[in-house]
Amino acid sequence: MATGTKEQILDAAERMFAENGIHAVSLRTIIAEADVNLAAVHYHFGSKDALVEAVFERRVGPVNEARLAWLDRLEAEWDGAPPVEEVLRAFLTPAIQLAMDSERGRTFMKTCGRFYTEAGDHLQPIFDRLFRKIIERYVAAFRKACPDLPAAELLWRFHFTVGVMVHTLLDSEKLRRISGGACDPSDVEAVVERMVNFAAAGMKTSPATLKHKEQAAVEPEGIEVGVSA
Amino acid sequence: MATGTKEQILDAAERMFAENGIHAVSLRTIIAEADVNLAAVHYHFGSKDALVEAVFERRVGPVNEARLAWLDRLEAEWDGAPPVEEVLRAFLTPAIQLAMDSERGRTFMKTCGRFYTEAGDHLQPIFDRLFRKIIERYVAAFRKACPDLPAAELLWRFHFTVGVMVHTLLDSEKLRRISGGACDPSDVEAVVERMVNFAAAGMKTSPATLKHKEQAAVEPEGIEVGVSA
DNA sequence: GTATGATTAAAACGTTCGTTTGAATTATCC
DNA sequence: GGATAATTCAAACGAACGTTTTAATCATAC
Repeated sequence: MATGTKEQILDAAERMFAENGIHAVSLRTIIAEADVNLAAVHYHFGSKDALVEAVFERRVGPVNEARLAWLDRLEAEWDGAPPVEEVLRAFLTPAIQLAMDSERGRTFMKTCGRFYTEAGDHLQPIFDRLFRKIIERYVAAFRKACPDLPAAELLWRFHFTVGVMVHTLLDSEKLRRISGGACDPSDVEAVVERMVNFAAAGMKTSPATLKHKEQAAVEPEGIEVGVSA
Repeated sequence: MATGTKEQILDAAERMFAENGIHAVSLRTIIAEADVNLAAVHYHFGSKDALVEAVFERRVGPVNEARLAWLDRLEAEWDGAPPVEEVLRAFLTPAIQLAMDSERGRTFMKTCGRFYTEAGDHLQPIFDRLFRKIIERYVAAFRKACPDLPAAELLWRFHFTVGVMVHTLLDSEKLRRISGGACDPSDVEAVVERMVNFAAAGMKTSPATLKHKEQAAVEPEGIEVGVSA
């Protein structure tokens, strides 16, 4: 399960964060779960904040690398412009797949959702660093897959898709309860396909014609994505 | 701004929760913001947990009543089976509309998102009580709007839609930053239309044919929704 | 085996937390 | 206007927090 003290702490913290949220978990709870000494946390990480970062980075790095590699493969295969379903699958699968292998993965995805919503000021730069390239590459890929979509509309839909993903990662047990067991969040492959199906339809639908103002306020083209600046 | 001590506390708590999360905010921070005495919290509410509940219930009650009333109107108008776009609009608008009137509304929607993701064990029964009827009624409405959809698939898509909503309420400022200002989360009417557009497409698309197991495991019809039991 | 550096252990640090207390203040009613 | 209740206040409570310190233990090389 755990080779060294450092990994023991990371594992325990990951587990506790997922269950109770970040701010709600104390170091003493973590070290009790990890069966190590309290001072070991500060010896290995320096502070609780640094531990939080370490927990996050340990798993999110590989996921995002997988996302980029998958997109590379896709663009090679589809001559630079893979269809939106494929792009969605490439984006969603690595994150959800982490939830597949062992229960530890599923635990972390909940932790990841915690980070995403609980993230205070100090996690913001880390987020930017870890997701900058992902956003850049995938926005570009979605652009090519949906060339007729206004730039702002496309970003909104990407945003919605992230919402679908985050909420599914974070709160699908509630769905299991509500459905009386008919919806099974642990069948990851099926969940991904449902999400791809749902999001692809949303991505491909023609933009709503707002029957009032604002329509003109959103430039139909040439909007800089910002993250690339 | 504030008539009595009780409302002052509720307002301040709502504001602080939205900005920093629930667990991260102390009573002393709240009472400083509210400019009242520390003991007033326990005098008026009894405990911090009870205050958290009060903050939540004060606004979520009216929103859900509006959702039900809207659905009533729709079903009267459409002979019991309004189209999916209308159902989505009825579900999404009251929540998002709260974000429209004054900045206080927008503040609470972030708080609401916090509740939704940070909610510990003790908030669960409150959630169930407040959302039971909403889920019942809207699932039934979606059923009628999408009669060809397998029951489990429909619940998943409802779940995805909630994810779109929650994420939009909670984290749209990030989108504004990423888009360099091109995406404006404060134009609520436009945001709702985008969400309705996106979610309706996802709702209406034909179910993905999973090219492996599990397809048969999900009963196509007659699945009890659980919450109604 | 002994010296050296890495790691762990136990204890205490000062701070802040949610909560409680008891007196002071304010409002309400006869 | 004095009695009674409702509300506010300042102060303190014990507990738990993140962090630091100091000593003990362990591994590794000479």
